[in-house]
Amino acid sequence: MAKTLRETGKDAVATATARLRHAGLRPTRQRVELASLLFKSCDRHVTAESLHDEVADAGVKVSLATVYNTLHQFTEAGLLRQVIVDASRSYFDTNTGDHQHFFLESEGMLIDIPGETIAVAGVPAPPPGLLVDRVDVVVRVRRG
Amino acid sequence: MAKTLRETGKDAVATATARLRHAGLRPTRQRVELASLLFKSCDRHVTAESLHDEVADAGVKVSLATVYNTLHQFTEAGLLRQVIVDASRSYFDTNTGDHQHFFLESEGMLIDIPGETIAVAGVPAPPPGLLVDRVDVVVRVRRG
DNA sequence: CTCACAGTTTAGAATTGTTCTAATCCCGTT
DNA sequence: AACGGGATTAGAACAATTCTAAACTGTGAG
Repeated sequence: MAKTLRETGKDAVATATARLRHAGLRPTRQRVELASLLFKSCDRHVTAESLHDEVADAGVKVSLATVYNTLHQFTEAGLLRQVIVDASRSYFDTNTGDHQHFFLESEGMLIDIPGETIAVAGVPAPPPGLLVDRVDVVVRVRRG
Repeated sequence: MAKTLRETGKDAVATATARLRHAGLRPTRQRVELASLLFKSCDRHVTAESLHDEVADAGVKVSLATVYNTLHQFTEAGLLRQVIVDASRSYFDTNTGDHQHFFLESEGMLIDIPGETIAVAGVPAPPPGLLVDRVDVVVRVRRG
């Protein structure tokens, strides 16, 4: 049986609302709903589609456009991080800290690798006029 | 003035044809044309669109569908490597050896980093049942 | 050298993921 | 309760890519 926010996560709502306010985002019904789902457990990896399905399964109607808007706003606000590993889908990661990923392409599955685990040495200075923004490591894995 | 293959690169054609045969691909006019462009100079990074434009500028008509087909066939044959750095475009790299990339998103520019330059240490064992396929490093840079 | 066929190419339609638009809605303030 | 500007929405629009079915072309057999 699907339950509304009010029935299930009173504190989740409070937390989400606070988080949104803190990020300078108006805590609308949709944003609170999505934030509650995203930040309930940690280290989640979602696509717009998957989150849209999830929120629908929770019995709440949020348009796909809003899911896209929200994912981007959350990302800009530093609440999410976009992970680019697949040419055809965008993933968003609730873990915004320094870390890397395993990626199982066949199933679209991402697994976090803590930031301290992997060390990247020898990154050369970028060409003149360019600054390093971030170093991403993707460990592509397959069944086998 | 646009020139045909026959006028410009006699040996380029021979090389491309041999390379295609060796890869088990029938050396059709289109594939030879594309291979000649791709492998004329080394370390090129193209998108389907850019390669399609380039071949058109060379005065040869190859459909966009064929460019896509060919890029994928070349990739499967190990002649190219697909580089995933941007959510909206696929890049193909003529350098199939072990190496990494700088990526300047604002201009869609990729720059190779030789394989020996960067060392990635501490990659953990993947979860049971999974094997490491490849470790990709993308150094995201920006103007500044 | 020619034929025939399997593999290729092609134009255009279709798909997919994402963004845009313009109308409606609702959060926070008054 | 009313207002105003941001937020949401359905649906159209878009861009990159893939599919489809028909036309074409290397290549090996004869």
